[in-house]
Amino acid sequence: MDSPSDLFQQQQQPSHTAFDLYSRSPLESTSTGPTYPASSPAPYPIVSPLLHPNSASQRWGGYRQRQCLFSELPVREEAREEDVEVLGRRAADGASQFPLTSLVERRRASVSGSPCDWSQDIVRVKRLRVDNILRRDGDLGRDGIRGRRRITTHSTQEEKAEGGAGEGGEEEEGRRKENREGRRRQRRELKLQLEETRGRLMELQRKVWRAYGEQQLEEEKERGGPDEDGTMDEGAEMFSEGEGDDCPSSALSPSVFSLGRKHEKRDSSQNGNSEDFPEEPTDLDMELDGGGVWLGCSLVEGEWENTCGSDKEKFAQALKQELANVVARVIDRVVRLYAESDHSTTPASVLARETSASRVLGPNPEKKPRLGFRPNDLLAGVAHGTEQAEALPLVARKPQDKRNSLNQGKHRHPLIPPQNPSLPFLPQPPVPALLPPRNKEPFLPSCPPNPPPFPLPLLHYTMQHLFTRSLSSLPLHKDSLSSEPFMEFRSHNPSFPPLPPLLAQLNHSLADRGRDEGLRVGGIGGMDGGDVSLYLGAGSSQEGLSPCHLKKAKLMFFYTRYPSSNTLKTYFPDVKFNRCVTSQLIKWFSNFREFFYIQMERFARQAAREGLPTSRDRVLRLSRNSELFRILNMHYNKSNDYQVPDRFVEVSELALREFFAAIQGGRDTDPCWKKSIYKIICKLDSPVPDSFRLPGCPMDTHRMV
DNA sequence: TTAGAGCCTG
DNA sequence: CAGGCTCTAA
Repeated sequence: MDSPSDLFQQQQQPSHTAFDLYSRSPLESTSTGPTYPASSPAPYPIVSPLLHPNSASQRWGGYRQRQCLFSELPVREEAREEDVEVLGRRAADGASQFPLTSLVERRRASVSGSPCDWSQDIVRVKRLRVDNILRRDGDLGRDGIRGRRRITTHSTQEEKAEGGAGEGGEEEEGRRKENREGRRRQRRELKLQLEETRGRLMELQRKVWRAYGEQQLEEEKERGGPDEDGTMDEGAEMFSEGEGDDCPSSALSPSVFSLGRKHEKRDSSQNGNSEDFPEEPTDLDMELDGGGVWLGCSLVEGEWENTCGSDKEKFAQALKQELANVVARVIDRVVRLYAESDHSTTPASVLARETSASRVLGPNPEKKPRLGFRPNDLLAGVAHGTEQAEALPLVARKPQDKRNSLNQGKHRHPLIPPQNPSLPFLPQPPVPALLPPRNKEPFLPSCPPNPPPFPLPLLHYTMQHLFTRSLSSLPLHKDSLSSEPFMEFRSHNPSFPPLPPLLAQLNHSLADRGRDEGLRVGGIGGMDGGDVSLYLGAGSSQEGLSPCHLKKAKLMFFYTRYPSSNTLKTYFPDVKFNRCVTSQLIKWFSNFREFFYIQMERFARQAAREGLPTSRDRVLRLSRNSELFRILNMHYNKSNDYQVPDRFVEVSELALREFFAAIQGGRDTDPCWKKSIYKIICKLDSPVPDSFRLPGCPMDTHRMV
């Protein structure tokens, strides 16, 4: 099998009309040549080929041909058959020195009906192809070269010509044809996938636009925007507008759609307007140093097949990221539209929600203490005022009286309260944010001060928020919707109204999937790859764990105390797992457990020491007002921007009782006395909310809705 | 042999 | 929180 890039070789089909947004003329592929004028487009974002099958073919094809990313290779002299028309002419006429416009003119001339030129071109092309074939035959068998064997869609004419020229033997010819067929099949398959993805994206855009496009359209008209001819794709318009201002950190995204826009202009220029190509270089000129090239995507002459597996992986990651960028841009745009529209038109429902949100939130909710801790409330029904002074040092202190024999309380509590075994799992739709802190942003959650190890487009942030908001507005776990909302609106801009209708549209499939899979714990591959890459690609994969990951792990501890490594992989999609990283994550949870059990034991001992209230039905309770709860919350949820799920409180309470019972029963003299408790606790893991599947730190989103 | 839990220590 | 260690189960 050759490279996937072969799948994109089918060009010069008019199919791209269905995706006018991204349409490009095949001619633009020539822009990858080395001697083009300043008007030639800069390297393309990876997603652009994805969004445009034809251009994709060209650029992917080009991408795969260079043997190495940065090296100058002679492959250029091998005419790519996909561009054989242009290249052929270029080679024959020395057209590589021609400026692009010149090429355009020539092409136009030939198209416009100079059969002479055209047939001459064909002859040159044929000659070129023969040369290529001969050259390739010498190279057969070499892996790296195999990649350059570009078998593409030929016109019948070309094939005939090739058949005539390649008289090296029928056998070889047959083999070639077989190969060609196989590749075509693959190509078709991949193309289908590609189009499916693209279709999804387009659908997304359309939905977005349908929701907010009308208004935007009006605004555009008022401004005398570029929509006069009505040909501008709405989505393109939406994306291209403000491309430079709202995504400063995204080196890629801004151009993804602006390209589409510019290309439209080019198309129109080819269609008769002798409008010049935009002179300004596109803003994709990323430096080609280091891995940047993957993102900069200088897909010049094709390196795909000659890149090693890890590079392909990188490329895939970059693809994912870029795709996420695209989606992010859509959503970002929507947000802006929404925000704008919010000022002008405030639907009653939105207003109502807004006011209610404001009521909950208050004018400055940022540091409003959510939990009313009362100092003396160490444990409801257990704690006493004397604990307050002890509280702080106790957090770090380890229990010293392990072998303490306790006061001879005969109180044996039911280990599991009746409601416990069937504790409903409560949904927790937090907001992920794998981004540097941007606390000035209205609805950005707090995040550890350490930025992720690599820059992420800011839009991811928005995207993640939006998706999470959307998730949170949907019943991920139907059964638990009626339970108390354990998210409070906090630390988010109250004036930012919810986006349920739009996001329900945007995210419907994701939410559905998420809802279904929320009940499956620890499984990988819940979401199908396409969507995962679309939604989770934001963070891409990174080696090593960031403070954000630590925070996320701590929040995950609220749900699972004993996550399997598969679970970890599922919920840290932005982490490139290796043995070390997995061990570290497991170690983290081990440490979390250690802390947890230490606290449980400590407070159980304290309760045992001080005695429970005499009332028979008073059991050891762990209230949210208790000191123990505060300590746990402080440890696992330091910034307190995530409401501790009830389930965790219940599990903690159970653990506390278990410790208490063991201590009361004097079982703690057994060196292994904790093991039975561990056994119980490890069975009480809950499914981790779907929102944790997204990269970044999950945040409380009920507070935002 | 390896992965993971738990304990201890810094 | 990480590292080192032991122990255990697969």
